[in-house]
Order: sequence, then structure tokens, then C-alpha cells
Amino acid sequence: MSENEKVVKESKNFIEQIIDKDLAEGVYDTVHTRFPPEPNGYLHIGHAKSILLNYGLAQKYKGKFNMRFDDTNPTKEKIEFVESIKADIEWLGADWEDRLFFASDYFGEMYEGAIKLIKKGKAYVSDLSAEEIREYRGTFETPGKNDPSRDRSIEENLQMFEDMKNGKYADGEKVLRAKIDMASPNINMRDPVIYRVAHMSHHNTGDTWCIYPMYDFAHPIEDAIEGITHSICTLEFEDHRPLYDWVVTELEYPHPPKQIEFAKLYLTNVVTGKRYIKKLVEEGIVDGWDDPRLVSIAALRRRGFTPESIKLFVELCGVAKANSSVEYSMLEYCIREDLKAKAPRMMAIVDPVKLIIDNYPEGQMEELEAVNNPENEALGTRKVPFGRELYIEREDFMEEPPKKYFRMFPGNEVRLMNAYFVKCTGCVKDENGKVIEVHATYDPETRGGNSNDGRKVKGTIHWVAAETAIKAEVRLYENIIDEEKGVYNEDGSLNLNPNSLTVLKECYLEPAFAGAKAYDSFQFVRQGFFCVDAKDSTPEHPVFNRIVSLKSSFVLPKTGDN
RNA sequence: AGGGCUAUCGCCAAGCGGUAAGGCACAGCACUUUGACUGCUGCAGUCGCUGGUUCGAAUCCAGCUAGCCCUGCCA
Repeated sequence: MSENEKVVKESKNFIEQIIDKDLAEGVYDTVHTRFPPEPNGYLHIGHAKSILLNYGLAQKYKGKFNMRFDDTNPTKEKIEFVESIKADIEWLGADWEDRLFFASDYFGEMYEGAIKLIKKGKAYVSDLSAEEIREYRGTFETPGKNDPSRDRSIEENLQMFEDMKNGKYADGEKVLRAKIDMASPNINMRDPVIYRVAHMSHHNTGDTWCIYPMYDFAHPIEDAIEGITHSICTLEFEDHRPLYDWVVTELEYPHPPKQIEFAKLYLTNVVTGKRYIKKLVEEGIVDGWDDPRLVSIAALRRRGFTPESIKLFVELCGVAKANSSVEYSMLEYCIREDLKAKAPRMMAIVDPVKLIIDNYPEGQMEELEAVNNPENEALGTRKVPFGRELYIEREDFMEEPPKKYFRMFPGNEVRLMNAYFVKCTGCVKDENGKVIEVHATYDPETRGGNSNDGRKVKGTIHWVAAETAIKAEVRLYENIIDEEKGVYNEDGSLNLNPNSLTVLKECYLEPAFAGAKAYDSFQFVRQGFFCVDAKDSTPEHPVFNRIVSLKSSFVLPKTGDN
């Protein structure tokens, strides 16, 4: 962990370098950032990067971080997303203190700003239809044509804009355009629409307005009003920066904010696109936007990812301007890294087979002491019941072992973790040859797992006493995308991994799991990390989601001949 | 008369004219009451390509190439 921290601290990303320069040159004397989602959906891991980046910069420079809902388009936004977004950001630990804002609260100032532009001769009301505006805009290779309304008088523009506001026009009938340059090579500067008519109730302002500002006009105003210094957004807005600067310049803000763009976070072979996820939900392939196979914040939380693990992930990924796609293994590393010292290490049998200790007295039970996490003494110890009949992992026994296999096989002695040395004596098979019982004898002198004659065993396996075991359900989630085939088919459909959800019944847990609550995470010894599924778990029927598997724990050694 | 941005190991990513950091992944060894963890070792004679400037270039210049974004009254 110290190495990770060192990496994060040692080098400054390009945004920090810009900020350092701004501070040194006195362009700004503080740092004020913001996270401005549109409340039109759920947040995912990509948003987490933006949230933690903005919040992290504010913290690092002892500045401020604002939460702002960019709700300038009532046709797409819903109030219900506001609460889920707030909850996700709080969970991630980004603290906006008392600075929770809505862009819609600034509609008045934006309206005034538009009037200012009109008075300066920098904006005009257009009579053109949407289609006509598109035609007049020109193409990449050819310049646009001036709007016939472009030279309307200031007085008439003022009157018509007021009429727009007062509901005189139907949706799409009139629009306010910035007067910039129809011949600009940057299409965003070809007299962009900055206000449109939409007779629709807004989740925050109700029916107060029937005209709504466009993003390119609204966003710089929002930033300027809040005193934002560094307005961080993603790469696709680079072409919009000249317009952003035009707005804050024409509106004459004394300390204009600065837009900085960075590359979005993509995860290799993971779907984040809203339309694909919507389809997966609609077709019942996933059970909702918080399905543990997805990478929405809610899904990651349900699956057992911690805020700390996501923060580490974002830090390790870095911030740059090159489009890139991070491998999922990086995310898995982060949750393992965070949980390995936090999660109690308990014994659980995911694919059980009976182990019978033939020389252990019938009917006898005893309690053994086990350390919850050898790397974290604060987690304490627990009692684990032991008896004559146990469950062990099916793969921990082999009748004919390959080389370097040092778990259970006839004649071999292994340690039952926290319990005794046992020597395997054989197994019982059913008529199909499937092993149904493994037999062994134990050495009473090795209680706790150590011999007093100095003899060693190479293998240590985990176990659960059959009589006291808790039955549970475990879900071993795999990536929803088929890694072999990649993400998309030629027709745009997704390559789904048929094994993305496997429900294993007959999973046995030691009794100490009884108190587990929603979102509690455990390390099932040698099986990986698991989290109590907050949605489906009940005390009577625990449901666990696997977070990640431990490296190579299911893999038999390579022997070359089998 | 198109414009903007990007290119350093399988994947991220430092580097800002002085001779290629780090992490993930992978491989090997050691350790181990988890085949986990941990520790150690290995993993870019070269930075998209070609020229140029310089004692010296991933870094500067020129020209190419490739990828991403832009012609919503979405954000």
C-alpha cells in the first residue's frame, strides 16, 4: 500500500500541473471544482473517476468541491435519479458540504445573460426550423450560411425573446442563437443555439419556464456563478471550449472559470453504455441497474467493492488525455488490496464432499480457536466447532494425485486449518465412481494444527463441521461479456458470457457467519472474497456474491502429463 | 475550407533536451496453519513512422501514418 501511495504522490497529473501554474501565476488564488451530472440515469465507475478527481483536487489544494445537477433539459431528467446520484456520491466519500446546487436554480441569471448578449448584438432570435438550421450550418468541409434572422434589430430580438419566455411560441418555433461565425471551422461556433422553447414541466422549476438554455450556454454560467476555477470534463467537449470561453468573455465574468478535458475511464470488455444496459435489463439478462455484473456504483457496492477500493483504482489508473481501456484485473487487484486486511477470513465450503474422521469419537464436538485475520489482530478470534463429520472442498481430495499435489490423497497427511493433522485413508464412491466420502484418521496430539514431534505437513485445507454448518447460496459472477469474442458483434449486439451467473447451492459456512449483515465482506479461505448480497440475503438464507477469486487457487499444478 | 485531440511494455502511466519511473498482468524462486498474502527476481537497447536541429532527442522542428471526437432545438 505504501508503494501505491508513493506512486500517487510522486507524480502530478496534467491537471495538477495546470493548477500549479495557475496558482503560481495568480490566475486563481484558490481551487474550486464541481461534479455536474445530468440526473438522467445512474452513476457508474466512469463517473467515480470524475467525482474522485474533482473532489480529490479540491482536497489536495484545500479548495472547495460543489455538487451540481446539470438539469437544463426537462425532457430527459427525472427527480428520482437525483437521490440515487447523491447516495452514490456520499457513499464514495466525496463531501460537497453545504454546496448542493441545481443548474435550474440559475435559470433567472441565464435569462439575464441571454438578454445581455442580445443587447450587445451577440445573440438573435431565429425563425428557422431545426431542419433549416442544420442545412444552414454547412458541413465539415463547407462553411455555413448566415441565418436570415441574423440581422434582426436588438429591439426586435429583445421583444421576441421575451415572447419566447412568455409562451407565445410553440416548441421548436423559435430559438435564440449566439452570433459568432457561420464560417468557423469549428462547427460549435457556427451560431450555436443557446435557448430553445420547451413547454414542459421541469422537476425543479415546475412550469415557471418554457424556455431552457442549452448546455454550451448554461454550463459556463453555472461554473462562473459558483466561482468554479477549474471546470473538468471529458474529451468530447474539447471542441466546445472556444464556445465556453466565448460565453464567459461576452458575459464579462471577472474571474472566468477554465475548462479542462480528460479521457474517460473505460474498462476492457465491460459494458457501460446506457442503451446496452437498458437492453440487458429489458431482456432480463441482468436483474436491474444494480446487477452485480455491471459496473454501476450501486452494482459495485452490492457486489462488495468498497469506496476505498474504487478510490485506489481511480488513482492507479491515472488521469491523462489519451483514450484508453483499463483491464478488469486492475479493479480486482484494488478490492483484494483493500479487503485483505479488512475482511475476516472464514472457512466456507463451496463444492462440498464429506470427510469422516474415523478415529474421532462418534457424537463428540469440540470448539477450536481461530484467528479471524492473521494480518489484522484487531479482528480478533472466534470459536470453530469441530466434529467427526466435516465437509471439505471436493478439489482438496484426489485419489490419484498429480505431482506437486499436496492436499488430500490416500496415505498423505495434511493439516485441517486451525484443527488437527489428519491422514487420509481412502474414499467411498457411488456406483458412478463419484467420490461421496473421504476417510481419514486424526492425530489428537496436533490440536490447533501443530505437531509436538516437529513433523511437518505440506498441505493445509479448510473445512466445516457438518453438524453445525450453515447452508447458504453463493453466486460466482463472471464478466457478463464473453472475453474470447470481445464486446460487440458486427450487428452491434453484445457477446454475452453464458457463465456470467452460476448459482451454487449446498454451500456450507462455519456458524460464525450467522451474524453477517448486508454488505459484510468475508474472505472464504482459499476461495476468494465474498460479500453478503444486500438485496437477496435474509438471516435464514444467506446469499453471497463473489467479489473476486484468489489468483490460481482453483488451478491444479501443471504436471506436463495430464 | 474542415477542425480538435491523442500515440512510451499485453493493459494503465511517469517522463517536459542529459541517456526509459511505477502499478496491473505474466513468469520464476523463497516463505507460508489459505497453492492466498508477503518478499525477491525477470519483464521497452527504445518511445507510431521518416527526416532534421544538437556534443546529446521519447522530449525541439518538419513531413507522414494510425486512432478518437465534432455537422442535436442532448449533455
